[in-house]
Amino acid sequence: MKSGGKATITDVAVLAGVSIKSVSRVINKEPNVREKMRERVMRAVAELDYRPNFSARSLAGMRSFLIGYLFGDPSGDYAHRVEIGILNRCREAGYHLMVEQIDISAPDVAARTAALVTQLRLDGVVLTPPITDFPDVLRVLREAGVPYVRIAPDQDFGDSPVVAMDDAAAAEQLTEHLIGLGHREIGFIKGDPGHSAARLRYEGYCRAMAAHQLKLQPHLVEQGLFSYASGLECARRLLLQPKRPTAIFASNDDMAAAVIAVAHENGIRLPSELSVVGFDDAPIAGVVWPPLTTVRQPIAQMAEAAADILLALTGHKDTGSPPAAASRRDLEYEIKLRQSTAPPPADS
Amino acid sequence: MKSGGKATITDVAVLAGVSIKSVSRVINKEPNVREKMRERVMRAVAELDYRPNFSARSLAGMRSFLIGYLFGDPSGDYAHRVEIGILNRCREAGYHLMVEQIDISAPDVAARTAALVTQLRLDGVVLTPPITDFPDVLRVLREAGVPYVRIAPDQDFGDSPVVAMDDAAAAEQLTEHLIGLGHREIGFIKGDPGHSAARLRYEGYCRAMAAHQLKLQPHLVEQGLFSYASGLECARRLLLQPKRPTAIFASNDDMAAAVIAVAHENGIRLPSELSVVGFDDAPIAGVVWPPLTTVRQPIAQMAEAAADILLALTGHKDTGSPPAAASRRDLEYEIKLRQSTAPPPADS
DNA sequence: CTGAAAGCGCTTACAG
DNA sequence: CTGAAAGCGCTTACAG
Repeated sequence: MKSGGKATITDVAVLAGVSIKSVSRVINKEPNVREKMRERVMRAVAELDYRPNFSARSLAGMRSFLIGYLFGDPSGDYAHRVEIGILNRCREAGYHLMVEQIDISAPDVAARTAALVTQLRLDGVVLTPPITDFPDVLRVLREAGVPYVRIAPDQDFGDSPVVAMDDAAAAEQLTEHLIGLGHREIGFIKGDPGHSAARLRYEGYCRAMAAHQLKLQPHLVEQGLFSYASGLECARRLLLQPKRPTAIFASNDDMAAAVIAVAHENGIRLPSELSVVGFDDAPIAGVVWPPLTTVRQPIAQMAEAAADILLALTGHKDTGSPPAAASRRDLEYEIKLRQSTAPPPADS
Repeated sequence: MKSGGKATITDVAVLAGVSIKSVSRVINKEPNVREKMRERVMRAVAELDYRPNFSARSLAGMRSFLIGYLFGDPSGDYAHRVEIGILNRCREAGYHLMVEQIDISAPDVAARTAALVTQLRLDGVVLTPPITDFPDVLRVLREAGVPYVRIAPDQDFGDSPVVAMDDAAAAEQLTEHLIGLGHREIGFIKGDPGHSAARLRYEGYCRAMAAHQLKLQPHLVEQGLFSYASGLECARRLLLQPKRPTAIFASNDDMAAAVIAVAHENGIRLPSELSVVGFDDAPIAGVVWPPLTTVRQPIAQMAEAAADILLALTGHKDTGSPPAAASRRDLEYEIKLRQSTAPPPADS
C-alpha cells in the first residue's frame, strides 16, 4: 500500500538484496528456490506492493496472461454468461480477459482475427457460435499457434477441444416430462435449420415420442428460426387449427415466449389448456406468465471449462503452448420445471 | 498476408531502407514525415503485413491502447450493451477492451482495482452502476492517474466526465402518454430507493400528474425494488383492491413484466382493461404479451460517448493523459410505443 | 540454488 | 524532416 504500486522488479530486488532473476523466480513460482529466499522476496513484494507489469512479461516471455473471447452474435445474454465464466477462472489464475466483437458479415473476419492474435499475443481464445464454425478464423488461430476452445460448435472438426452439452438428451428428457404429464398431442417448433442444435433438439423430441409409441404428426411440427417472430407464426399455425396440440415444445425460449403470447391473444389458458416448454433458460423464461419450463444450458460452466483448458495449456511454460488436443466434454444441463406445464385438459 | 504477420518494426525498416524511428512515426501518424517516406514505409508495412506489438508499445510508450470496463453487476443485458458500445469505438481507434468483473461484496474492491490499473496500464476506464459510486474505486483510479468516465452514476461527484440520460424527463413523457390516452388512475411502482434512478423516475411521474391536476393517491403508489419478485407483490396490492388503477407505470421492465403476469393470473385483459408501461427496453419488453411500451435507454450510445471521451484524452500524447475534466452529457432516450397501452375502459 | 547478460519490440528524448 | 542511442520491465538462455 505504501508506494502506490509503481514498484518494479528492480526495486524489489534491491530491497530484498537479491537479483531480479530471483524475484522473477519467486513471482512465477518456479522450482528450485530456497524457502528463505522466497520469504525475503515476498516480504519485499508486500512492502512495496509490487505487481508485475503485464506488458513487460508479455514482451519478454512466451505468455501474455491474456485470454481472448471472440464473439460474433451481439445478442446479449449468451455472450455475457460466457464472459462471466471466463472471468471466474481468469481472476483466480491472474489472467485477464480481452473481448473482441467480430462482425460476422464483414469479409475480413479472418484478417481481423489475425491482427488480434499477432498484436495481442493472446495465450488462448474462447469461441462461441457462430464463430466456432468459421473455418477461416480457425485456420488463422491454428497458423498463429494460438490455442482455442470451441463452445457448443455446430460441427466438431476434431481440431481442438470442444465444450458442449447434449442437446438431444435434454430435449428427450423434456419431452418425457410432457409425456409423463399425460400429453399425447405434443407440438414441436423447430429451430433454425442452419444450426445443428436445432436438429439435435428435434432428434431428442423424436426419440422420446418414439419410445412411447407416439406418432409424429406432420400438422404438429412447424419449422421456426429461433426468433420470436418466427415463433409467433408457428404458434398461430399450431394453435389455430381444429385439432390443436395440448402441449408445445419450442426449440428455444424466445419461440416459447411467442407461443405464450399467441395463447394469451386467443384466450387459451395456460397451463390448464396448453403446456409450453422452451429451451435455454434465457432471462425471458422467468418473466413470462406462466414462467417457462425449460432446459438450463450450463453456459457459464462451459466457459469455465473452456478457460480451464486454456489455462492448463499455458501453465506448462517448458513446452510452450502445445497445440490444444482435440477433446470433447459435455456438461450437465438442468431441466427447470416451472409453471408452464401441467396435465392436459381432462376432455382431450 | 505473406509472412504470417510476425514481422517487427525492424523488418519493416530494413525492407523500406529507413530507420525504425521513421517507421514508428508513420505508424503513429506523427507529423513531419515527408510524403515519399510515408509511402515507402506503408508499402513495406503492407508487404510484410506488419502489425505493431501492443506489449512493446505499452511498455515503451505512455499509451497501452487498452480501455478497461469494470462492472460489478453480473446481470447480463446492461453490461453487454455497454461493451458493445465501447467495442464500436475501440475498433475504429485501434484500441482493445479489457473486461473485469469486480465482486462488489468483496472487501478488497479498491485493491483489486489498483492491481488492474497498475499491472495493465489502462489508458482509460469505463464505469457503470453500482461501481460508479464506489468512492474507493474512484480514488484508486484518480491516484493512479487513470482517466475514467462514469455512465449513469447515482451521484455526480464532479470528479470526472459523466454520461447519462434524463430519467425524470423520460418518465414524465411516458406518464404524459398515459394521461393522453385518457388515464386518470395511474398506479406507480417505485424502484429500489437506493438508486437515484428510482427517485428520478418517480419525480417524472409526479411532475406529469401535477401538470394535469391529477392527485397522487397513496393507494396507487407502491414501493418496489426493481426486481421481478418485488413487482409481483406490488402488482398484487395494486390490482387486487376495489379501486384498481386503469394503468400502471412500473419503474423498470422487470417489474412491468410482473404486472403483466399478475394481470394474466387474475384474468385482467391487457391492454383493454389495464395499460402497463415499463422502463429500460430490456429484452423482456419485446417478448411479453402484450409487448411493453417503455423507455429505451441509450446504453450502447452512452458507452460510445464514454469511449469517445477516453479516446480523445489519450490522443494527445504530448500532454500525457490529462485528468479527465468533469462534464456531463445527457443522451436522448426514446419512448417505445408498443401494445401494452390503450385508452382506459369506457366505464371507468 | 542463484545471478549477470542479452534481448523482447517498441517509444522517448536528443542530435543533426 | 530523419536517425542513432537508450531504456521501458520483464524473461530467456547460459554460467557458476
